[in-house]
Amino acid sequence: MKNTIPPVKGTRDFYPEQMAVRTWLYETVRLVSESFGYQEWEAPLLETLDLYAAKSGEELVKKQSYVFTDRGGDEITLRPELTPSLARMIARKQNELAFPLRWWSFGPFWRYEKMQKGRAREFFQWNIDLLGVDSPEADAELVAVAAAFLKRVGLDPARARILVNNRRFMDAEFAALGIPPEQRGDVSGLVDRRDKMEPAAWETYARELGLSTKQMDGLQTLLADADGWRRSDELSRLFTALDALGASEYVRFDPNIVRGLLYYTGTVFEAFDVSGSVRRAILGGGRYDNLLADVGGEPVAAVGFAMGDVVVGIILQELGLVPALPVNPSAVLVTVFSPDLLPASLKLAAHLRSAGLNVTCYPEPAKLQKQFKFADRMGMKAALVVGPDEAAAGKVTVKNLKDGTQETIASGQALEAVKKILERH
RNA sequence: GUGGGCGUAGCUCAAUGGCAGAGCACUUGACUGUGGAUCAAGUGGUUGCGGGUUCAACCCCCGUCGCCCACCCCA
Repeated sequence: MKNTIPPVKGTRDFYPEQMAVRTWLYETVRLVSESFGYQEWEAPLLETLDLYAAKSGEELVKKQSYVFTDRGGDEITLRPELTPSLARMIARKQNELAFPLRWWSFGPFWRYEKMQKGRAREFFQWNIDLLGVDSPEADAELVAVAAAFLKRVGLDPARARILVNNRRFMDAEFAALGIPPEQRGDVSGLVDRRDKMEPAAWETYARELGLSTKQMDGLQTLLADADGWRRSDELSRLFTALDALGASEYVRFDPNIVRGLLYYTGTVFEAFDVSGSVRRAILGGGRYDNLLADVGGEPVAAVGFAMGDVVVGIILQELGLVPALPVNPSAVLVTVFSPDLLPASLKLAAHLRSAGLNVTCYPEPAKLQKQFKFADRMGMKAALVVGPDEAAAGKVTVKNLKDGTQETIASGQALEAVKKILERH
Protein backbone atom coordinates (compact mmCIF):
# COMPACT_ATOMS: atom_id res chain seq x y z
CA MET A 1 0.00 0.00 0.00
CA LYS A 2 1.28 3.39 -0.96
CA ASN A 3 1.17 6.74 0.73
CA THR A 4 -1.00 5.80 3.65
CA ILE A 5 -0.86 8.39 6.40
CA PRO A 6 0.92 6.75 9.33
CA PRO A 7 -0.53 6.81 12.83
CA VAL A 8 0.92 9.32 15.30
CA LYS A 9 4.14 7.96 16.77
CA GLY A 10 3.57 6.18 20.04
CA THR A 11 -0.13 5.58 19.46
CA ARG A 12 -1.62 2.17 18.80
CA ASP A 13 -4.41 1.23 16.42
CA PHE A 14 -6.96 -0.95 18.13
CA TYR A 15 -8.33 -3.28 15.47
CA PRO A 16 -11.16 -5.48 16.77
CA GLU A 17 -8.70 -8.15 17.96
CA GLN A 18 -6.69 -5.65 20.01
CA MET A 19 -9.83 -3.87 21.19
CA ALA A 20 -11.11 -7.18 22.56
CA VAL A 21 -7.91 -7.53 24.61
CA ARG A 22 -8.18 -3.97 25.91
CA THR A 23 -11.80 -4.51 26.89
CA TRP A 24 -10.90 -7.77 28.58
CA LEU A 25 -8.22 -6.01 30.61
CA TYR A 26 -10.70 -3.28 31.54
CA GLU A 27 -13.26 -5.87 32.65
CA THR A 28 -10.66 -7.75 34.68
CA VAL A 29 -9.60 -4.54 36.39
CA ARG A 30 -13.25 -3.76 37.11
CA LEU A 31 -13.82 -7.19 38.59
CA VAL A 32 -10.81 -6.93 40.92
CA SER A 33 -11.52 -3.33 41.92
CA GLU A 34 -15.16 -3.99 42.68
CA SER A 35 -14.34 -7.13 44.66
CA PHE A 36 -12.73 -4.80 47.22
CA GLY A 37 -15.65 -2.36 47.07
CA TYR A 38 -14.07 0.36 44.96
CA GLN A 39 -16.21 2.75 42.89
CA GLU A 40 -15.45 3.65 39.29
CA TRP A 41 -14.84 7.32 38.49
CA GLU A 42 -13.19 9.40 35.78
CA ALA A 43 -11.49 12.78 35.47
CA PRO A 44 -11.20 15.04 32.42
CA LEU A 45 -8.57 14.08 29.88
CA LEU A 46 -7.57 17.75 29.68
CA GLU A 47 -6.20 19.60 32.70
CA THR A 48 -4.40 22.88 33.27
CA LEU A 49 -0.63 22.65 33.26
CA ASP A 50 -0.61 24.26 36.71
CA LEU A 51 -2.16 21.17 38.25
CA TYR A 52 1.00 19.17 37.65
CA ALA A 53 3.51 21.90 38.37
CA ALA A 54 3.40 21.42 42.13
CA LYS A 55 4.32 17.82 42.70
CA SER A 56 4.57 15.56 39.70
CA GLY A 57 8.28 15.89 39.12
CA GLU A 58 10.26 17.94 36.64
CA GLU A 59 10.71 15.20 34.07
CA LEU A 60 7.02 14.41 33.80
CA VAL A 61 5.85 18.01 33.54
CA LYS A 62 8.53 19.72 31.49
CA LYS A 63 9.65 17.00 29.13
CA GLN A 64 6.88 14.44 28.88
CA SER A 65 3.63 16.35 28.89
CA TYR A 66 1.67 17.20 25.77
CA VAL A 67 0.93 20.89 26.31
CA PHE A 68 -0.89 23.34 24.08
CA THR A 69 -2.38 26.79 24.38
CA ASP A 70 -6.11 26.81 23.78
CA ARG A 71 -7.99 29.55 21.94
CA GLY A 72 -8.55 31.41 25.18
CA GLY A 73 -4.81 31.53 25.83
CA ASP A 74 -4.75 28.97 28.67
CA GLU A 75 -2.02 26.36 28.91
CA ILE A 76 -3.72 22.97 28.69
CA THR A 77 -2.14 19.55 29.02
CA LEU A 78 -3.23 16.08 27.98
CA ARG A 79 -3.11 14.38 31.37
CA PRO A 80 0.15 12.47 31.95
CA GLU A 81 -1.13 10.89 35.17
CA LEU A 82 -4.30 10.81 37.25
CA THR A 83 -3.38 11.43 40.87
CA PRO A 84 -3.32 15.26 40.69
CA SER A 85 -6.80 15.20 39.11
CA LEU A 86 -7.96 12.95 41.93
CA ALA A 87 -6.58 15.34 44.51
CA ARG A 88 -8.20 18.29 42.75
CA MET A 89 -11.62 16.67 42.50
CA ILE A 90 -11.60 15.55 46.11
CA ALA A 91 -10.44 18.93 47.35
CA ARG A 92 -13.45 20.55 45.67
CA LYS A 93 -16.04 18.28 47.30
CA GLN A 94 -14.24 17.38 50.45
CA ASN A 95 -17.16 17.92 52.82
CA GLU A 96 -19.70 16.10 50.67
CA LEU A 97 -17.83 12.85 50.17
CA ALA A 98 -18.17 9.80 52.41
CA PHE A 99 -14.72 8.86 53.63
CA PRO A 100 -12.96 6.49 53.47
CA LEU A 101 -13.11 6.80 49.70
CA ARG A 102 -12.33 3.82 47.50
CA TRP A 103 -12.10 4.87 43.83
CA TRP A 104 -10.79 3.23 40.67
CA SER A 105 -10.47 4.32 37.07
CA PHE A 106 -9.26 3.01 33.70
CA GLY A 107 -8.56 5.52 30.98
CA PRO A 108 -6.13 7.07 28.50
CA PHE A 109 -2.99 9.06 29.33
CA TRP A 110 -0.30 10.71 27.25
CA ARG A 111 3.40 11.11 27.79
CA TYR A 112 5.78 12.38 25.15
CA GLU A 113 8.78 10.13 25.45
CA LYS A 114 11.32 8.20 23.44
CA MET A 115 9.72 5.03 22.12
CA GLN A 116 10.92 1.71 23.49
CA LYS A 117 9.63 -1.65 24.57
CA GLY A 118 6.88 -1.42 27.14
CA ARG A 119 6.20 2.25 26.48
CA ALA A 120 3.76 4.15 24.31
CA ARG A 121 2.96 7.85 24.11
CA GLU A 122 -0.74 7.10 24.39
CA PHE A 123 -1.57 4.39 26.86
CA PHE A 124 -4.30 3.21 29.20
CA GLN A 125 -3.86 3.10 32.91
CA TRP A 126 -5.66 1.55 35.84
CA ASN A 127 -5.64 3.81 38.89
CA ILE A 128 -6.97 2.74 42.25
CA ASP A 129 -6.86 4.76 45.46
CA LEU A 130 -8.00 4.63 49.06
CA LEU A 131 -8.39 8.03 50.71
CA GLY A 132 -9.01 9.09 54.27
CA VAL A 133 -7.18 6.31 56.06
CA ASP A 134 -3.65 6.65 57.36
CA SER A 135 -2.60 3.18 58.40
CA PRO A 136 -0.30 0.38 57.28
CA GLU A 137 -3.43 -1.77 57.01
CA ALA A 138 -4.80 0.56 54.35
CA ASP A 139 -1.51 0.26 52.48
CA ALA A 140 -1.83 -3.51 52.79
CA GLU A 141 -5.28 -3.39 51.19
CA LEU A 142 -3.88 -1.74 48.06
CA VAL A 143 -1.02 -4.23 47.86
CA ALA A 144 -3.61 -6.98 48.24
CA VAL A 145 -5.64 -5.49 45.38
CA ALA A 146 -2.51 -5.60 43.23
CA ALA A 147 -1.91 -9.21 44.25
CA ALA A 148 -5.53 -10.10 43.49
CA PHE A 149 -5.12 -8.69 39.99
CA LEU A 150 -1.93 -10.66 39.35
CA LYS A 151 -3.64 -13.81 40.55
CA ARG A 152 -6.75 -13.12 38.48
CA VAL A 153 -4.80 -12.84 35.20
CA GLY A 154 -2.80 -15.96 35.96
CA LEU A 155 0.51 -14.41 36.99
CA ASP A 156 1.37 -16.63 39.93
CA PRO A 157 3.89 -15.71 42.66
CA ALA A 158 6.65 -17.58 40.81
CA ARG A 159 6.23 -15.20 37.88
CA ALA A 160 5.26 -11.89 39.43
CA ARG A 161 6.31 -10.25 42.63
CA ILE A 162 5.36 -7.10 44.49
CA LEU A 163 8.36 -5.36 46.04
CA VAL A 164 7.61 -3.11 48.99
CA ASN A 165 9.52 -0.40 50.84
CA ASN A 166 8.78 2.65 52.95
CA ARG A 167 10.12 6.15 52.47
CA ARG A 168 9.87 7.10 56.15
CA PHE A 169 11.85 3.98 56.98
CA MET A 170 14.50 4.86 54.41
CA ASP A 171 14.61 8.43 55.68
CA ALA A 172 15.29 7.17 59.20
CA GLU A 173 17.96 4.82 57.91
CA PHE A 174 19.61 7.62 55.93
CA ALA A 175 19.55 9.78 59.08
CA ALA A 176 21.22 6.98 61.03
CA LEU A 177 23.99 6.96 58.41
CA GLY A 178 24.51 10.66 59.00
CA ILE A 179 23.12 11.72 55.62
CA PRO A 180 21.63 15.22 56.01
CA PRO A 181 17.99 15.84 54.96
CA GLU A 182 18.91 17.99 51.95
CA GLN A 183 21.03 15.17 50.55
CA ARG A 184 18.47 12.39 50.99
CA GLY A 185 16.67 13.13 47.73
CA ASP A 186 19.86 12.61 45.76
CA VAL A 187 20.65 9.45 47.68
CA SER A 188 17.17 8.15 46.89
CA GLY A 189 17.93 8.79 43.24
CA LEU A 190 21.15 6.88 43.71
CA VAL A 191 19.29 3.92 45.18
CA ASP A 192 16.71 4.05 42.38
CA ARG A 193 19.48 3.77 39.84
CA ARG A 194 21.55 1.02 41.42
CA ASP A 195 20.39 -1.96 39.36
CA LYS A 196 20.56 0.11 36.19
CA MET A 197 24.24 1.02 36.49
CA GLU A 198 27.53 -0.82 36.54
CA PRO A 199 28.67 -1.26 40.16
CA ALA A 200 31.83 0.77 39.55
CA ALA A 201 29.95 3.61 37.86
CA TRP A 202 27.42 3.55 40.66
CA GLU A 203 30.12 3.91 43.28
CA THR A 204 31.70 6.79 41.39
CA TYR A 205 28.31 8.48 41.26
CA ALA A 206 27.92 7.91 45.01
CA ARG A 207 31.28 9.57 45.70
CA GLU A 208 30.28 12.54 43.54
CA LEU A 209 27.27 13.00 45.82
CA GLY A 210 29.74 13.30 48.68
CA LEU A 211 29.16 10.02 50.50
CA SER A 212 32.01 8.85 52.71
CA THR A 213 33.37 5.32 52.58
CA LYS A 214 31.64 4.58 55.85
CA GLN A 215 28.32 5.90 54.54
CA MET A 216 28.77 3.89 51.35
CA ASP A 217 29.32 0.71 53.32
CA GLY A 218 26.32 1.47 55.47
CA LEU A 219 24.19 2.08 52.41
CA GLN A 220 25.31 -1.18 50.78
CA THR A 221 24.48 -3.06 53.98
CA LEU A 222 21.06 -1.38 54.17
CA LEU A 223 20.22 -2.24 50.58
CA ALA A 224 21.24 -5.86 51.01
CA ASP A 225 19.32 -6.36 54.26
CA ALA A 226 16.20 -8.38 53.51
CA ASP A 227 15.14 -8.18 57.17
CA GLY A 228 15.47 -4.42 57.56
CA TRP A 229 11.69 -4.05 57.65
CA ARG A 230 11.71 -5.47 61.18
CA ARG A 231 13.09 -2.15 62.39
CA SER A 232 10.01 -0.37 61.02
CA ASP A 233 6.74 -0.54 62.91
CA GLU A 234 4.86 0.53 59.78
CA LEU A 235 6.38 -2.18 57.61
CA SER A 236 5.88 -4.81 60.31
CA ARG A 237 2.17 -3.97 60.56
CA LEU A 238 1.92 -3.93 56.75
CA PHE A 239 3.29 -7.45 56.43
CA THR A 240 1.11 -8.71 59.27
CA ALA A 241 -1.96 -7.36 57.48
CA LEU A 242 -0.82 -8.85 54.16
CA ASP A 243 -0.59 -12.24 55.84
CA ALA A 244 -4.17 -11.92 57.03
CA LEU A 245 -5.30 -10.80 53.59
CA GLY A 246 -3.70 -13.84 52.02
CA ALA A 247 -1.48 -11.76 49.76
CA SER A 248 1.93 -12.27 51.34
CA GLU A 249 3.07 -14.94 48.87
CA TYR A 250 3.32 -12.19 46.26
CA VAL A 251 5.11 -9.68 48.45
CA ARG A 252 8.75 -9.10 49.35
CA PHE A 253 10.46 -6.32 51.23
CA ASP A 254 13.01 -4.60 49.01
CA PRO A 255 14.91 -1.51 50.22
CA ASN A 256 15.95 -0.74 46.62
CA ILE A 257 12.43 0.39 45.71
CA VAL A 258 12.10 4.14 46.22
CA ARG A 259 10.16 5.37 43.15
CA GLY A 260 10.64 8.59 41.25
CA LEU A 261 7.50 10.58 41.96
CA LEU A 262 7.97 13.27 44.56
CA TYR A 263 4.67 12.99 46.36
CA TYR A 264 5.11 9.61 48.01
CA THR A 265 5.46 9.85 51.79
CA GLY A 266 5.42 6.34 53.24
CA THR A 267 4.84 2.90 51.79
CA VAL A 268 5.96 2.47 48.16
CA PHE A 269 5.65 -0.65 46.01
CA GLU A 270 6.16 -1.98 42.50
CA ALA A 271 5.22 -5.26 40.84
CA PHE A 272 7.60 -7.01 38.43
CA ASP A 273 7.51 -9.98 36.14
CA VAL A 274 10.30 -12.11 37.55
CA SER A 275 11.65 -13.81 34.45
CA GLY A 276 10.12 -12.15 31.42
CA SER A 277 11.55 -10.00 28.67
CA VAL A 278 10.25 -6.74 30.11
CA ARG A 279 12.26 -5.44 33.02
CA ARG A 280 9.82 -2.64 33.72
CA ALA A 281 7.37 -2.41 36.59
CA ILE A 282 3.94 -3.83 35.82
CA LEU A 283 2.41 -1.47 38.35
CA GLY A 284 3.60 0.95 40.99
CA GLY A 285 2.24 3.05 43.82
CA GLY A 286 2.38 4.08 47.41
CA ARG A 287 1.21 6.43 50.11
CA TYR A 288 0.92 10.15 49.37
CA ASP A 289 -0.46 11.93 52.43
CA ASN A 290 0.46 15.49 51.50
CA LEU A 291 -0.94 15.79 48.01
CA LEU A 292 -4.45 16.95 48.93
CA ALA A 293 -3.09 19.80 51.03
CA ASP A 294 -0.68 20.68 48.24
CA VAL A 295 -3.50 21.33 45.77
CA GLY A 296 -5.40 23.47 48.27
CA GLY A 297 -7.57 21.01 50.16
CA GLU A 298 -7.69 19.91 53.77
CA PRO A 299 -5.05 17.24 54.41
CA VAL A 300 -6.30 13.75 53.54
CA ALA A 301 -4.32 10.55 53.87
CA ALA A 302 -4.12 8.60 50.62
CA VAL A 303 -2.64 5.45 49.15
CA GLY A 304 -2.96 4.04 45.66
CA PHE A 305 -1.25 2.60 42.63
CA ALA A 306 -1.31 2.72 38.84
CA MET A 307 -0.88 0.05 36.19
CA GLY A 308 -0.25 0.84 32.52
CA ASP A 309 -1.74 -1.44 29.88
CA VAL A 310 1.43 -1.74 27.81
CA VAL A 311 3.80 -3.71 30.03
CA VAL A 312 1.17 -6.03 31.45
CA GLY A 313 -0.18 -6.52 27.92
CA ILE A 314 3.20 -7.63 26.60
CA ILE A 315 3.78 -9.98 29.52
CA LEU A 316 0.35 -11.59 29.31
CA GLN A 317 0.65 -12.05 25.55
CA GLU A 318 4.10 -13.59 25.84
CA LEU A 319 2.96 -16.02 28.51
CA GLY A 320 -0.21 -16.91 26.61
CA LEU A 321 -2.38 -15.67 29.48
CA VAL A 322 -4.77 -13.65 27.33
CA PRO A 323 -7.83 -15.87 26.82
CA ALA A 324 -9.37 -16.51 23.42
CA LEU A 325 -11.72 -13.59 23.05
CA PRO A 326 -14.77 -13.42 20.78
CA VAL A 327 -14.13 -10.78 18.16
CA ASN A 328 -17.41 -11.14 16.30
CA PRO A 329 -20.54 -10.56 18.40
CA SER A 330 -22.75 -12.29 15.87
CA ALA A 331 -22.64 -16.05 15.32
CA VAL A 332 -25.41 -16.19 12.74
CA LEU A 333 -25.22 -15.26 9.06
CA VAL A 334 -28.26 -14.90 6.84
CA THR A 335 -27.12 -15.29 3.24
CA VAL A 336 -28.59 -13.41 0.29
CA PHE A 337 -29.29 -15.64 -2.69
CA SER A 338 -30.31 -13.16 -5.39
CA PRO A 339 -31.56 -9.59 -5.78
CA ASP A 340 -35.21 -10.62 -5.78
CA LEU A 341 -34.73 -12.64 -2.59
CA LEU A 342 -32.85 -9.90 -0.69
CA PRO A 343 -36.07 -8.73 1.03
CA ALA A 344 -36.78 -12.28 2.21
CA SER A 345 -33.30 -12.49 3.80
CA LEU A 346 -33.60 -9.09 5.42
CA LYS A 347 -36.97 -10.09 6.82
CA LEU A 348 -35.60 -13.34 8.21
CA ALA A 349 -32.67 -11.52 9.85
CA ALA A 350 -35.01 -8.96 11.40
CA HIS A 351 -37.22 -11.74 12.73
CA LEU A 352 -34.31 -13.47 14.44
CA ARG A 353 -33.05 -10.17 15.90
CA SER A 354 -36.44 -9.36 17.35
CA ALA A 355 -36.14 -12.65 19.24
CA GLY A 356 -32.88 -11.39 20.81
CA LEU A 357 -30.27 -12.98 18.60
CA ASN A 358 -27.25 -11.14 17.17
CA VAL A 359 -27.58 -11.64 13.43
CA THR A 360 -25.44 -10.56 10.47
CA CYS A 361 -27.15 -10.34 7.12
CA TYR A 362 -24.91 -10.47 4.05
CA PRO A 363 -25.30 -7.00 2.53
CA GLU A 364 -25.81 -7.99 -1.12
CA PRO A 365 -26.42 -10.99 -3.35
CA ALA A 366 -23.25 -12.98 -3.99
CA LYS A 367 -22.11 -16.50 -4.69
CA LEU A 368 -23.03 -18.71 -1.77
CA GLN A 369 -19.47 -19.95 -1.77
CA LYS A 370 -18.25 -16.46 -1.04
CA GLN A 371 -20.86 -15.93 1.65
CA PHE A 372 -20.08 -19.21 3.41
CA LYS A 373 -16.39 -18.43 3.28
CA PHE A 374 -17.15 -15.10 4.89
CA ALA A 375 -19.18 -16.85 7.61
CA ASP A 376 -16.28 -19.17 8.26
CA ARG A 377 -13.72 -16.38 8.47
CA MET A 378 -15.93 -14.49 10.88
CA GLY A 379 -16.21 -17.53 13.11
CA MET A 380 -19.97 -17.88 12.67
CA LYS A 381 -21.78 -20.91 14.03
CA ALA A 382 -24.86 -20.94 11.82
CA ALA A 383 -25.71 -19.88 8.27
CA LEU A 384 -29.19 -19.57 6.80
CA VAL A 385 -30.19 -19.75 3.16
CA VAL A 386 -33.39 -18.51 1.57
CA GLY A 387 -33.11 -19.62 -2.06
CA PRO A 388 -35.82 -19.99 -4.72
CA ASP A 389 -36.76 -23.48 -3.54
CA GLU A 390 -37.10 -22.44 0.10
CA ALA A 391 -38.95 -19.25 -0.74
CA ALA A 392 -41.47 -21.11 -2.91
CA ALA A 393 -42.16 -23.58 -0.10
CA GLY A 394 -42.12 -21.09 2.79
CA LYS A 395 -39.00 -22.71 4.15
CA VAL A 396 -35.46 -21.87 5.26
CA THR A 397 -32.24 -23.88 5.14
CA VAL A 398 -30.32 -23.78 8.42
CA LYS A 399 -26.74 -25.00 8.38
CA ASN A 400 -24.63 -25.80 11.40
CA LEU A 401 -21.17 -24.56 10.46
CA LYS A 402 -19.42 -26.48 13.20
CA ASP A 403 -20.44 -29.97 12.10
CA GLY A 404 -21.54 -29.23 8.54
CA THR A 405 -25.06 -30.58 8.89
CA GLN A 406 -28.05 -28.71 7.53
CA GLU A 407 -31.80 -29.01 7.32
CA THR A 408 -34.52 -27.30 5.36
CA ILE A 409 -37.45 -26.43 7.61
CA ALA A 410 -40.51 -24.22 7.76
CA SER A 411 -39.63 -20.54 8.27
CA GLY A 412 -41.49 -20.54 11.56
CA GLN A 413 -39.10 -23.12 12.98
CA ALA A 414 -35.91 -21.31 11.98
CA LEU A 415 -35.55 -19.48 15.29
CA GLU A 416 -35.65 -22.68 17.34
CA ALA A 417 -33.23 -24.44 15.00
CA VAL A 418 -30.70 -21.59 15.22
CA LYS A 419 -31.04 -21.39 18.99
CA LYS A 420 -30.33 -25.10 19.24
CA ILE A 421 -27.11 -24.67 17.24
CA LEU A 422 -25.98 -21.75 19.37
CA GLU A 423 -26.66 -23.61 22.60
CA ARG A 424 -24.34 -26.42 21.65
CA HIS A 425 -21.64 -23.89 20.84
C1' G B 1 20.09 13.72 22.71
C1' U B 2 24.05 9.28 22.40
C1' G B 3 25.20 4.12 20.79
C1' G B 4 23.73 -0.43 18.05
C1' G B 5 20.39 -3.18 14.60
C1' C B 6 16.84 -3.31 10.62
C1' G B 7 14.05 -1.26 6.10
C1' U B 8 12.45 -6.32 -0.29
C1' A B 9 4.70 -8.29 -2.35
C1' G B 10 -1.04 -7.00 2.13
C1' C B 11 1.90 -10.20 6.25
C1' U B 12 6.48 -13.26 7.62
C1' C B 13 10.98 -13.46 5.29
C1' A B 14 14.82 -15.34 1.19
C1' A B 15 18.06 -13.64 -2.70
C1' U B 16 25.84 -11.48 -0.19
C1' G B 17 27.69 -7.74 -7.50
C1' G B 18 24.77 -11.16 -12.69
C1' C B 19 16.78 -12.50 -15.02
C1' A B 20 13.67 -9.80 -7.77
C1' G B 21 11.75 -15.11 -5.12
C1' A B 22 9.02 -18.45 -1.42
C1' G B 23 5.28 -19.36 2.31
C1' C B 24 0.80 -17.29 4.08
C1' A B 25 -3.20 -14.09 2.45
C1' C B 26 -6.15 -12.54 -1.82
C1' U B 27 -8.83 -13.59 -6.84
C1' U B 28 -10.53 -17.44 -10.17
C1' G B 29 -11.48 -22.50 -11.23
C1' A B 30 -11.91 -28.02 -10.14
C1' C B 31 -17.59 -27.78 -7.31
C1' U B 32 -23.47 -23.76 -12.87
C1' G B 33 -27.22 -23.56 -4.44
C1' U B 34 -22.73 -24.28 0.52
C1' G B 35 -17.27 -22.55 4.41
C1' G B 36 -12.95 -24.96 6.94
C1' A B 37 -9.18 -29.66 3.78
C1' U B 38 -6.73 -30.59 -1.18
C1' C B 39 -5.11 -29.35 -6.20
C1' A B 40 -4.35 -25.85 -10.38
C1' A B 41 -3.90 -21.06 -12.38
C1' G B 42 -3.69 -15.86 -11.52
C1' U B 43 -3.23 -10.72 -9.25
C1' G B 44 0.33 -8.29 -6.51
C1' G B 45 7.39 -4.73 -6.58
C1' U B 46 9.97 2.67 -8.11
C1' U B 47 13.86 -3.51 -3.06
C1' G B 48 12.06 3.39 2.35
C1' C B 49 13.99 7.93 -0.29
C1' G B 50 18.18 10.73 -2.82
C1' G B 51 22.91 10.52 -4.78
C1' G B 52 27.65 7.84 -5.88
C1' U B 53 30.98 3.49 -7.46
C1' U B 54 30.39 -0.37 -11.43
C1' C B 55 29.63 -3.21 -17.93
C1' A B 56 26.01 -4.55 -14.10
C1' A B 57 23.58 -2.60 -7.30
C1' C B 58 18.34 -5.47 -3.05
C1' C B 59 23.69 -6.27 -2.23
C1' C B 60 29.27 -1.82 -1.89
C1' C B 61 29.91 3.79 -0.42
C1' C B 62 27.74 8.69 1.20
C1' G B 63 23.48 11.25 2.77
C1' U B 64 18.48 11.21 4.44
C1' C B 65 13.84 9.43 6.49
C1' G B 66 11.33 5.67 9.23
C1' C B 67 11.08 1.57 12.64
C1' C B 68 13.25 -1.55 16.62
C1' C B 69 16.68 -2.18 20.88
C1' A B 70 19.79 0.02 24.89
C1' C B 71 20.93 4.51 28.09
C1' C B 72 17.71 8.72 31.01
C1' C B 73 12.64 8.96 33.04
C1' C B 74 8.31 6.45 34.12
C1' A B 75 2.65 2.95 34.12
